[in-house]
Amino acid sequence: MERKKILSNVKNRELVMKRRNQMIKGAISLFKEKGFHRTTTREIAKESGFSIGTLYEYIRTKEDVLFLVCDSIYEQVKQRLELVIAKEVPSVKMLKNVVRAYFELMDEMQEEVLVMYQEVKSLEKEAQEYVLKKEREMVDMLKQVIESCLPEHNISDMDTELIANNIFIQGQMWGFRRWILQKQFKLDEYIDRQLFYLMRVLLIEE
Amino acid sequence: MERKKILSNVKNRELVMKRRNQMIKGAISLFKEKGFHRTTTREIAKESGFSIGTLYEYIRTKEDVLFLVCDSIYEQVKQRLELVIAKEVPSVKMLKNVVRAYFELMDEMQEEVLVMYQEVKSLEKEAQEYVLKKEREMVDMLKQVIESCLPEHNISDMDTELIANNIFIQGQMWGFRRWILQKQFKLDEYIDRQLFYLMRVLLIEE
Amino acid sequence: MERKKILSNVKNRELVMKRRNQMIKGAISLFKEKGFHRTTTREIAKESGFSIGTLYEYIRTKEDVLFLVCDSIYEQVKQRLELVIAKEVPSVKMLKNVVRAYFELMDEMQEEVLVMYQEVKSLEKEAQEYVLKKEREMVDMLKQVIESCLPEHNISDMDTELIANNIFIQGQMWGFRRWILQKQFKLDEYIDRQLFYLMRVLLIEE
Amino acid sequence: MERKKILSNVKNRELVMKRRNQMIKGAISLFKEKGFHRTTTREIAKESGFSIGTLYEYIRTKEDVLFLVCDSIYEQVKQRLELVIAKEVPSVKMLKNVVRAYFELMDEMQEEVLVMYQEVKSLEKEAQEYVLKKEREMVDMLKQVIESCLPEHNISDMDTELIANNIFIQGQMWGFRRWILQKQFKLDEYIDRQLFYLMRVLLIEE
DNA sequence: TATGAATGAGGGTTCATTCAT
DNA sequence: AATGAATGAACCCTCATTCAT
Repeated sequence: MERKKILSNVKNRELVMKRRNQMIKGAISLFKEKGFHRTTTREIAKESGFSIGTLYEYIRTKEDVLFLVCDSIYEQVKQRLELVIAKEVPSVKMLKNVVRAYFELMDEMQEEVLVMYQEVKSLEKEAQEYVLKKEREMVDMLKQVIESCLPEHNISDMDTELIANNIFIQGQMWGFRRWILQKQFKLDEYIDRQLFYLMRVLLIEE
Repeated sequence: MERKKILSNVKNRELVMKRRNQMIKGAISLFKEKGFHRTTTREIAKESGFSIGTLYEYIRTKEDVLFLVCDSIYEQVKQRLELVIAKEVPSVKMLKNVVRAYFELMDEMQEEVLVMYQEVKSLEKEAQEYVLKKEREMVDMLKQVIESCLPEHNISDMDTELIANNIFIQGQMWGFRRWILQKQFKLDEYIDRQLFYLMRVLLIEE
Repeated sequence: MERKKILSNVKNRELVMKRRNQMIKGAISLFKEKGFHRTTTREIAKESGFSIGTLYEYIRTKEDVLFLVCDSIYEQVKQRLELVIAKEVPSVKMLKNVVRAYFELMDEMQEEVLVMYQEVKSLEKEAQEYVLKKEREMVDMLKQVIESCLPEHNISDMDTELIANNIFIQGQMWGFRRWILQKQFKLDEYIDRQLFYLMRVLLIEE
Repeated sequence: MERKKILSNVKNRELVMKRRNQMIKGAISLFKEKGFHRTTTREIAKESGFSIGTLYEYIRTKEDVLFLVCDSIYEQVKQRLELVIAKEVPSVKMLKNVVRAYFELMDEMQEEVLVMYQEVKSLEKEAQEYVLKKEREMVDMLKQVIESCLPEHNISDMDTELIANNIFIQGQMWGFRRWILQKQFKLDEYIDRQLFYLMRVLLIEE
């Protein structure tokens, strides 16, 4: 997928990458704490380790930072998930492992995911659509895993889509609604029970 | 549950109620359009039909408006749900009706729910907890419906909790992730398929 | 001529007039000293006697101030000139008196005129055109004075236009190029000699 | 006349000249378009074909660029005018030719002259005076042309000064007030009529 | 109780200038 | 001699909140 380009005054590509990563790291930590709107560009610059002037050498607007953050989060999640998928051959076991890995990932990155969920709507249309596409990609990954792991399933495409979506948001929910869920479940319990019911939904007996 | 008190300079209780309802209505319409942070108090006052000075006679800070809005939204959802529950006697049919009603409600109020989800984090701690409690109440309502409709079920309390949570967020997801879901499903299809799988999860045959 | 409207948050028309006059006065004094670009909005506010916030209750952008200033200057010049014209009946004597009055006015307002000349180009297109129209009006006033004072002249319209323009800029030049002219001429001398040659140009013998 | 020195880090005199000419060319083109204040040093560097760092090897401040530009413009005008003067022997015809050439020059360079007029005030005192002296020189050239072409005139020195000044600004006015004048006159018409009245002023019959 | 003018801290962004390479 | 990344003071403007009427 075409990566949306954020313009930078600085020419040196490697430096841009380096500085932007500093920026993303700093920004995430601040957004976690106080959200996008309450974080100032000056704070982002400081947390990233450079001056406000330097910050603006690498982005055009504050929103660019948010976009960079969102993009980076999705990219990380996606890569991590692809890694898990690549490691195994399709099977029910693999399906369970992928889902488990996804849930664990969501636990690890719950802060980041939270940030994204709260702030995407602050992005301008184009950037928002780009991020949405990323999300679409992830649901598609889950969908394909289901399909390839259950080759003889007779689940309609629409239902696969629905189930993939359900898994997707159940994962996000873990972090997103942690105040409720994490009071009552440990991560493992949560995963186990969700997997248990997923098997039921997919009519897989064990 | 104790209602969190928002202080007002005006003594006349009825007037306070009236003005605040104007305010909530105006604010929701603005928050839908541009979010909490991008909406100014002046705009809220204007949309509500009174001056900025008057606005501040009925609230202390801009955040109070957000709280009032969140509170009002949950209250509406809760009341509407209670209405449906009150109409029937417990049974599988009732369970399905309640879930269906909940999904339909989420469809109707998707903008409002969206607003809430994006902005709760902007509330101060205490207000946030209050809203969270409201959410807890709603999950509990679903939980109780499941329990009362399936008196002989052998689902553990934890699992009931999990399933109630899943239903809860599947409803919100409909509005929250509309860009993905509403491209592929009509509301009825979505409800039907979710109900279909819910029955599987609950081991109810039809 | 339609007056270009500068929007204000404040409704009270009289107050708007009053505050804007404060603003114009403060701004002119600053623009004289350091020019438009080197003057900050905070300085304008302070010099006008109110806070930066208040300043922005009466204008939308810094450029609005410049426009207000330009508009005010032209308006003053125009009114003063009209006063002189209204006082007499058309005749060569009147023509000379009007030109003299115009030159004296330019002397009095040389700072203001200087400001205008240096900064009009900073105005946005629309505002610039408005100011240009004002200038056009003033040249037309001079033109009409020439025509009405010399009823039997056989000067073509184009030539009248040219002569009016020449008078117009000779007036501005007095202030605009004061470093050169005011070293060598006293105001009265300057006026006398310019009038002397104007008579020659118009073939008026005395 | 002593040329005001702008300091440069670079020692090689030829290189300094070359780079500064690049700079002047680039800067004029930018100043024409957006004025001095709205043009950034980065833009000047880019338009001149070198980096911002290099720009600052040849000047001390942004204002230096403006000075260089003003100086260059006057120098060009002066040289061009001297060329015309050198070509002929003093006579009424020469006077007319010089004035005509000056007006044509002002037409050609109207953008540049406009730039100068708007921005000289942004120069610091010393630089401003230097530029003013240049102007003085040009008026003196016109004055001398009048005197040498009309050897038996009985025009006082002061009046010659006045007339030279009038010619000078009538030329600038052509570009400076082009919105008004160039709507009504073609260049040739303008020159012809101004010359016609100049002859009258000088009591020259033809 | 209602109004709306006044306030000023603080936000995002720019850009002339420097300096290590 | 040339480069361009880094800097941060300073700019314009917004907006939640107050308070005199």
